[in-house]
Amino acid sequence: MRKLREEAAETRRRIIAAATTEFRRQGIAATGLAEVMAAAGLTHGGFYRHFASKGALVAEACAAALATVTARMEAAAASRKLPRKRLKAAVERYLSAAHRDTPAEGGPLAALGSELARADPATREEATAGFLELADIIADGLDGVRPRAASERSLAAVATMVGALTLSRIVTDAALSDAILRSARQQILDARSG
Amino acid sequence: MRKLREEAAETRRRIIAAATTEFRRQGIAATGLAEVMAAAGLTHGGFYRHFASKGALVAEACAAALATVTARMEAAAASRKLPRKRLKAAVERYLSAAHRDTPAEGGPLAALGSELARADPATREEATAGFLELADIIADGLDGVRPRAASERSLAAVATMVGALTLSRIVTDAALSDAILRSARQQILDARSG
DNA sequence: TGTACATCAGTGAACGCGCGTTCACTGATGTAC
DNA sequence: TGTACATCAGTGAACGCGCGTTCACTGATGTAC
Repeated sequence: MRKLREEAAETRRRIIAAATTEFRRQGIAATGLAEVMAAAGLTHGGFYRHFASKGALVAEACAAALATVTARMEAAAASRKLPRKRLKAAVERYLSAAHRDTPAEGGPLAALGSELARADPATREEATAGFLELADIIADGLDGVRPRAASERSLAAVATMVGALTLSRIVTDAALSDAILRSARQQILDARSG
Repeated sequence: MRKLREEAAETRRRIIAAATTEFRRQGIAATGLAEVMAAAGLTHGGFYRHFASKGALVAEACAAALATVTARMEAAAASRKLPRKRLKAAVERYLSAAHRDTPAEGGPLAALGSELARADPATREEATAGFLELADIIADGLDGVRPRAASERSLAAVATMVGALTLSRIVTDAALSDAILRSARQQILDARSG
């Protein structure tokens, strides 16, 4: 039952989409390929027609998830004109309760961070590229700071965002979880033109 | 071949010690109990004489690793008298290349962060307690800030530390990895009395 | 345009393997008399 | 203090299960003539 070439390409996209969700929801190691394939509406046997290994899927899923999140952040930033308002919109979107509560649709650096540190080079390279894109979006909002300094500072800002989102999901106290997000937003936005 | 009661307690400690290392080195899901037991010099069958489940071991290992790291941070802070020097010593110790390069001996929030967000409540409660201890150490070094504000700010500072350490391990570019740590140190230390 | 054959996306069974957990067994330690 | 028995830490085999990966097979699509 061979499929149309374009249908096959669509299937491939569906597998990646299912993987981005399942990996972020349960973690990479804890998610089986059969589970991903089932989420894509397929049986597990067909997986290797599309990917060389689980690792290859991880790399593509990571890239796809990062692309979605950076696009979302850019969209949030683009809704404002002033650089500092752009920064505020992007940061508040990332460090929101909604983002915290929907890890399966959110940033993979926070949802998969500690697993990405142990992933294969291809995956880590995708993660690195995505991280740098996020940093650029933040750097663009740091007005009153020379470009070189803005780039440097944006690294810490993204680290704060990723760390805060991760910790807000670990912590068992809801008020503390909110406080972590609030404190992180404040730290980034207060330092923006210092 | 029953052992002395104190020997059994020592065995239990050895299992936890092995688990703290193996979990941080390979991740929780990717580490088998047989592996942990072998690292402790035992066979896997005896595991359930000491713990009710893998989850129970995870909680204890997480607590043990956090206790070690907070003690280390406190020791670093205690080496100085002035609050801001204490803060500097602790932060520089955490955000060091040495810490980045030895995840198996370092902070579990960075080494296991995204997995801890999905761990059972007991583990997350241990992680929460450890996080708050770290935050207290940082808050103590924020002089010129009222206690309430210092507590609030310390949350973002720890988020920055955890995020930066995690990202510095993901990134494939060594210079960028160093830059992340440097930028994070700067952000925390510059804001200390702002 | 029509026919014959090669391609290959997807299925479902199977591969060997390691997982968390259980269990019968061992023998030295702890305990009761 | 000495003896008889219960306890239980640790071993190693086994449980059912799901893992990543492979493979023979299917049948519709693509291609060559």
